[in-house]
Amino acid sequence: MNRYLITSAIPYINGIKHLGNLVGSQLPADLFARYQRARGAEVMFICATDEHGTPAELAATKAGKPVAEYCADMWQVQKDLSDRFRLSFDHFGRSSSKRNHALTQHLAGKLADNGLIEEVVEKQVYSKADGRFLPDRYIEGTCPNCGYENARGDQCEECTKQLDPTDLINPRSAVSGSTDLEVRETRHLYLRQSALRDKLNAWIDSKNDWPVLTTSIAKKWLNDGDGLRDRGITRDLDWGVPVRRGDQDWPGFESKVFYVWFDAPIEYIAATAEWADSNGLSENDWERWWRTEKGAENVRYVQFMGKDNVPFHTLSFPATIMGSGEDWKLVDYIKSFNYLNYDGGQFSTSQGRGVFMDQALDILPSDYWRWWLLSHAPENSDSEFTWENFQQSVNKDLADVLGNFASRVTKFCRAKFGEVVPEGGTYGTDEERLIADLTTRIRAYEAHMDAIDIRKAAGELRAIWVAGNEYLQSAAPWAVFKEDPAKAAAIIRLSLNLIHLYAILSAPFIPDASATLLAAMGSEKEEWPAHVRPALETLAPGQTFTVPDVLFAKISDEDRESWQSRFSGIRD
RNA sequence: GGGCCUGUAGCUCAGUUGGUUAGAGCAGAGCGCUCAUAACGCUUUGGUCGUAGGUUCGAGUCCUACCGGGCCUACCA
Repeated sequence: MNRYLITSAIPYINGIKHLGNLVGSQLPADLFARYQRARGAEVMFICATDEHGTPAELAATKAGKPVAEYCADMWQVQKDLSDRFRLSFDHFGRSSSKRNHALTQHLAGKLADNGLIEEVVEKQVYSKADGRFLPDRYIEGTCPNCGYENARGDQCEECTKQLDPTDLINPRSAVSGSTDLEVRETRHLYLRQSALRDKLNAWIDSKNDWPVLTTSIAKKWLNDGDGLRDRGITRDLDWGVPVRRGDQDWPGFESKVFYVWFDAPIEYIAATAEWADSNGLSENDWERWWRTEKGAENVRYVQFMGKDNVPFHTLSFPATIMGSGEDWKLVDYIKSFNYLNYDGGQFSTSQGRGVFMDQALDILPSDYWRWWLLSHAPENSDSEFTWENFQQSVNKDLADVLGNFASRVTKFCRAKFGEVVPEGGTYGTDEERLIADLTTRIRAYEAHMDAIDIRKAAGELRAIWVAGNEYLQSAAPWAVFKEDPAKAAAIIRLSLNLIHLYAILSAPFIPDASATLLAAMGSEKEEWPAHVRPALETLAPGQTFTVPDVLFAKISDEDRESWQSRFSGIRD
């Protein structure tokens, strides 16, 4: 049996994610997981919240809660939204879990044993008023280059010049506004990625089937300037994985934690262990997904992420895995995405611009969003959400082409034969042509899904729906019924089976609507159609069904206009 | 500044290793059907493929320059 380990980039804890985040990792990962399960593969689909780092601490402070409590609350919020979007994670973990603490410390210890950790004393800006060291971008001041007064310590957004926080004129804390800052020395651990550069380079070179977006970003980091740079993997923060060398103290680092980007990808592994724990399973049950000597050799590991996450998944995390010297599974394929823009600008969490997951579900069921987002996934370049496009696509594809097909078939049958699959009649040329057409299209659909070519897969699925309407128009059971009711029965029996077939094929994209259709057809069978002809005989004569309610109600112009104005500003 | 991606019909996008008259969906127009969520089907109008050069028997596809859009640039994650 094929085995797929699928991970979605883990969403950061500080707030509800917007649709751009969703379509950039979790949603396509879910599509692939659902598809592979439907094809009979054994799937382990993992996600989690990414809970450490300065923004999490600041968000907790702003919310007036202890950071642990804030993260626990936000984890629940994100978990609930994931469920409501039908993201079918086998486990939705937390990077703050005990498992991740232990594994992160373990891997750091192994890296140190292998000479890949270096201690570096560096200078950092400390804010006395805030009682914390501040990352470069949390220091603001006047740009020495252009005079912009709100330049950040890493870069001036006005003139785009790269800056060092000490370059700023009149620097202040972006957190409190305090100017009581000083430069202090602090000791940190660095991961010697540079020592693994050749190995990483060769590994990336061997991945010639990866998206250009993925490999070009990796290559840039490997070859830019002096090549891959070492990276600090510890921080002076309170909240995080305490720095320890395996289960031993790490002298001089007692008050420090690992950097969020060091422990976050490790959580993919730890979350799988959490999955085993929460299901009462053994170590071996999760290790067979991750330890090559325990079965993971035969696993295909696919990661999904937005392009901003690519360097960490192509370089830092593999460096951790390779450098450990242990038999951990390396990723086999990285599917990366560009950004989804919102109505002429970027979605923005910090500015509250765009549509957020909770708001989206307030106005429409998840299938509407899943379909639009996936069929417009930003695979080759940034793509754009507009309400007009959303309304048009959803109304046409879901309501008119798919929903109306189910409606016209079931209602015609009810009127002429009752709510039961009619018997009698034989297939003719229309039916043979349909079967041939569907066979070609389904095989193409599978090929696109296997290749994780999402927009093409959506296009092919839509064409499969259209084929049903074409067939119905050509076979015209409403006309045939008058002369030859048996023939009309055969046409409708086939059409009812088409609804069943569509439910199965469409489930990865629109799981709820698919479940509704399957229930209406009174069928428990969810077998993937290896062959079209037998698949269209699943519903046997005499089987009862019910006419489903309107599967997808159309979005009216009034709705669209009201949402357009409601989401034109920023969220409070 | 550097790197990468991108510019194809009104809109969203396909265009395989360069190979006849450049495709699809939506929108528009016409016709048909009347089972259906005024739904469906058929036909059809739209493009000197960002611009200018170059390579070639042949360029949307390769090369160069320029113009426009986007992203990344390592202490946000």
